[in-house]
Amino acid sequence: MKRTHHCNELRAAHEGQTVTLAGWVHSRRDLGGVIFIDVRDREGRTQTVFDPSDLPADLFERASALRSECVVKVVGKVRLRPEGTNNPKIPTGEIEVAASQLELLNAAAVLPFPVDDPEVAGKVNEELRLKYRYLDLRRPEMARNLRLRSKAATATRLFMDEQGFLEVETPTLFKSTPEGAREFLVPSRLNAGQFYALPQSPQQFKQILMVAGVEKYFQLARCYRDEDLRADRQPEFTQIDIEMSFIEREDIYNLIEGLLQRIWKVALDLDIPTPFRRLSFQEAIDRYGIDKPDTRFEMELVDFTEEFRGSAFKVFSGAVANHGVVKALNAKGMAGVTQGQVDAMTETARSFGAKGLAYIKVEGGEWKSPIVKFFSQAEKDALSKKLDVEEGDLILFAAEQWLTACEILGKVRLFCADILSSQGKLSRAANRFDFLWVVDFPLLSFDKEQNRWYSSHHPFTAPMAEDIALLKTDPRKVRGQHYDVVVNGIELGGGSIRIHQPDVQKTVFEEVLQIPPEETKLRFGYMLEAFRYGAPPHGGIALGFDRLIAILCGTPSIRDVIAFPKTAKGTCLMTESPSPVSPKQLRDLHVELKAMKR
RNA sequence: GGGGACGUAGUUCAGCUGGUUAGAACGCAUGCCUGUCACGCAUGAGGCCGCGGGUUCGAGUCCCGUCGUCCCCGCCA
Repeated sequence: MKRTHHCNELRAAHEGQTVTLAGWVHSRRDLGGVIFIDVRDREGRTQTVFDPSDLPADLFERASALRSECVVKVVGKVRLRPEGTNNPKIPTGEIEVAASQLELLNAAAVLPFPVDDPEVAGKVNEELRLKYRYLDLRRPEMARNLRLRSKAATATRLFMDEQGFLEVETPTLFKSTPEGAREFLVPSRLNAGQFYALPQSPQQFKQILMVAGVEKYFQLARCYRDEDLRADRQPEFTQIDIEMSFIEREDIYNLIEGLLQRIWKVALDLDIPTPFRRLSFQEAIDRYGIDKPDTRFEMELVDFTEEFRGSAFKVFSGAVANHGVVKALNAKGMAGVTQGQVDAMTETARSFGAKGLAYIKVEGGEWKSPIVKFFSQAEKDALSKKLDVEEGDLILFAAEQWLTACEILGKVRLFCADILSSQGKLSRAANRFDFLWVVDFPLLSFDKEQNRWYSSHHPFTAPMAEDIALLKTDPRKVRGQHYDVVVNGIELGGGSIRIHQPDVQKTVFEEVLQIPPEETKLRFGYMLEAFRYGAPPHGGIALGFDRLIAILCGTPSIRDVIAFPKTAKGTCLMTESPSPVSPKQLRDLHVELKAMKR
């Protein structure tokens, strides 16, 4: 080994020992007579001292020539720092290493951006950080993220093993299944004109593994989706993918609660309470206006449909007459809202098809609003009571069809929470994690444009047993055995109990989703075939691993927890991929390029 | 596919209503400095103002286009 200790290891107890450290020159303080070099490695940093009075001249010369991020090996004796020169900011701050030997393992050119100062480095343009990712990852903040990710992955594997799961790898060269997300295609050299697709998830393989009798499967699976990127979406990402046989929904809830509890304990030393609360889809929408509610704060949606059924304010009573609802929320302490903020909220409402956004500011003991003059005393009393209206409040309304009204106010609720947070009027503590299950999703949604039903989750999701009969008569009412796990308003993952009866699956494909039998056979034939030979009842879930790590690390972007992420246009700035390929490569793959627009 | 923000020194930014030689801090180079840890002090180098076009006597600044990064909508069964 080139070193005896790492750079976060030496303490007062090591005094007098001769040690060898290796690492990067984190910072150098040349006082003319004496030089301090902080040597940094993965674990931390240690101050080394070069004192000319007991060093050969050439060694001192070489020490003074060192610059930031040179790689060095330093041999020296550990000693306590002189009285009053301890550095309480670092764990090795009580000691220093009096250097007697110095070896420059590798010089470093002047850096494109600083890695030693978290203040500055944290603000550096992300473009530059991605281009020089290896420098970015040297920063302690990024190194910590990588370490946390590794810990969480290991905790997952240990836990799943303890629970009797087998980690099984599935192919990444898969078959194109033109459902759902757009796929990345891989041309086959050996089969001219044919293509593999990279899997959006191992969904079908994991169900087949249940037919194969694996019973308990898991995998940290790489998945690929050729869709537009976001802060929380990359074209390749990792899922904790799980499938189990002979289970019910409760078994999944139990398992995942245990897994998340373990991960949070190992990664953050936090004990998260279980079981998680359960919220039906209906209730989530009704109270929070979204199927992944942030329940760290209240500001719930309140229904006023009955109160305004006969209102003189036609916008409200008209909406009710049209089978809609009137909902409101109270943004406490937001009466001082700016016109710009109101405009932004109104724009949100409009994007959902609303004509506008009604509101009341409660200021100076008055209800300030263009609509309040239409309200009866009874209506005002009802608002006051059910919304607990006080001085300084802002009341916002939506009068639309139920789902639309709820979704509008759901967006407005989050918008208001952000504003109140920035004003310090609402706290969402960094170490608070509100986990919950959202359940009883509708199995199907209706596509107005294509005039057909499609699966809310995926076509293998089992209907609730008591709703199977409704499949052919009233599809809208069929609830799926689907569940999402949500934390702090972020969808962490979701899954379902699957259909294991071939006849029910056939009904869903052919009669509900209206997929022609020959197409079903082409796409899912092997799966339906497999299910004929004794498929156990089964179900599973997938958790977004990158998102999970981002939550643990407290960062909004999963790029911060992926070693080498892609930009919003799906490129890698370090390797400059994607890139053109040679004509020969294309010929081998039987691929011809169309002339590119110039 | 659509909307928005940004692009000036190696880095982070300032640059007013279009007007002389484009500034600051940090970094870098050189020198001084024996207890610093954001070391200090002095001197200095460093700019295709993303790129292309236009308006103008004159453009970092205004207009159009384009490229890149980020955020959002659509999309993500």
